[in-house]
Amino acid sequence: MTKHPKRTQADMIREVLSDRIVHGILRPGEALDETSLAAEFGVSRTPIREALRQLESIGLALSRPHRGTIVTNVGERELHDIFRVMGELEALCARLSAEAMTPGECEALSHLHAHGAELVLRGDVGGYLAHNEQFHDALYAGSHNGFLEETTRSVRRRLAPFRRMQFEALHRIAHSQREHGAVVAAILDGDADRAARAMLEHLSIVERAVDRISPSHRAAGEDGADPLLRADVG
Amino acid sequence: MTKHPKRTQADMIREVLSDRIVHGILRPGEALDETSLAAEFGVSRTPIREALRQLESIGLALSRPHRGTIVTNVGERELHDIFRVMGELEALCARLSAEAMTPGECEALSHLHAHGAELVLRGDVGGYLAHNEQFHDALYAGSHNGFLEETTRSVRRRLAPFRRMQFEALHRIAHSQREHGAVVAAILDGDADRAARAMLEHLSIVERAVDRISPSHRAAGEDGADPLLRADVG
DNA sequence: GATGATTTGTACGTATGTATA
DNA sequence: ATATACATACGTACAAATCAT
Repeated sequence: MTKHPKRTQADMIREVLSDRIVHGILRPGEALDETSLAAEFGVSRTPIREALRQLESIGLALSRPHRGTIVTNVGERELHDIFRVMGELEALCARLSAEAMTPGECEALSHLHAHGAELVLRGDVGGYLAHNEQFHDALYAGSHNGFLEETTRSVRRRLAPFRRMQFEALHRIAHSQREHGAVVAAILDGDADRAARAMLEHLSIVERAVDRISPSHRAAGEDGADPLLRADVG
Repeated sequence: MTKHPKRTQADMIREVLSDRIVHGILRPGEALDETSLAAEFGVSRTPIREALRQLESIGLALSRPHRGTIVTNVGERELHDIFRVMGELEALCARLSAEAMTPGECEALSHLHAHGAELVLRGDVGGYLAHNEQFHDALYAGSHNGFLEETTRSVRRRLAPFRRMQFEALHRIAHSQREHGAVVAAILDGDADRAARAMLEHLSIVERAVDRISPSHRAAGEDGADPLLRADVG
């Protein structure tokens, strides 16, 4: 039997809505109407409300009293602010990874990085996007700091709706892989400062390279690029 | 007319419960029973549930499906993890403050710091505790990064239930003031690296100096030190 | 600026899942 | 292990606030 990790309806609904937001199916600024959602999911408004509160807690939604809930919409200024903080958090992950990774984790990281190289050679952009997530997740875990891991992942997810793959992605992933290489090398050397610097550098390049999705209050009907392809190479 | 900033009952109840947790009236591990709270506040369980979800979103409470909600209780290990992240966030605040503070803010910071010196001379421990909060808040704001400000304040609040004023507080505040001085000097010099290092140093000293409140599943009846005096000098 | 439509906030009752005897 | 008790999760109904006209 399929035993779901999340058991309450609110949890499952939150998961669905979270994915929709992260993948751009629900766009920033878009309204999250309790009644409509209740109808769509075939439940009462109660679990919907719970889910919306949870989304708010992740930073993916914003609700004001008696005014409803909308998908979080941030301007250029705050977007830059968030990038700055995420850079620092990821840099700290890299630093701690350099200090604390076990030999086993180091080897796993090497293999992971090598796999990324293959994907670049094959020009498998989609595969590299998935690999990229794995790579960063490996560093979060490698920090051996559960709170840092959780916090960094949360900020990354919060940033997702506002980043998307740039056009010349094939070109970009080669750069990304090279930057990852600098981080990996520093970690394997146990050079914490260099690892942190390399990661900060990587992230700041990512910020410049990423296409910002302009804040939009338009309805979901708008299509634009295929939402399933929206992602970034960071 | 007293126009409250938060309007819904859930918001007000969250505020009350949040204060109780931060001030140690509700201890880590303690159960937050919906029915009892509903009776105490004279409302139905619905707004209570909303408030508990909001507390969970701040990280002050933890609820598991069908098992109820308790005040967040973290072990030594995770406490250290959170301290590490907070140190880095505050250091970033100091760094950005050194880069971005306006002349007006610099002057205000100087005055604030001078005020702290007076409090130390007078031996006003309680006053210094309040001053300390103001000092750190000033640096959060001085970073001119709204997301960083919000994030750092959130982590600090989350840490509050597990820190308390040490016995030799009078001795400690003198040290704290001196450490603040190093940060202020670096900021006024516009030396971002030095400001960040000084703040990181300050925070790591704070972590060592602070009395950890041992995780407790005991009921609230336990008194211990006066909850209203629980605070830390950081 | 007042009124009506719509949406959120709250109360209360029922069902379901967890823990204890 | 089964059953009982109890707290939470969900559904429904109503009240209150916002916005649109």
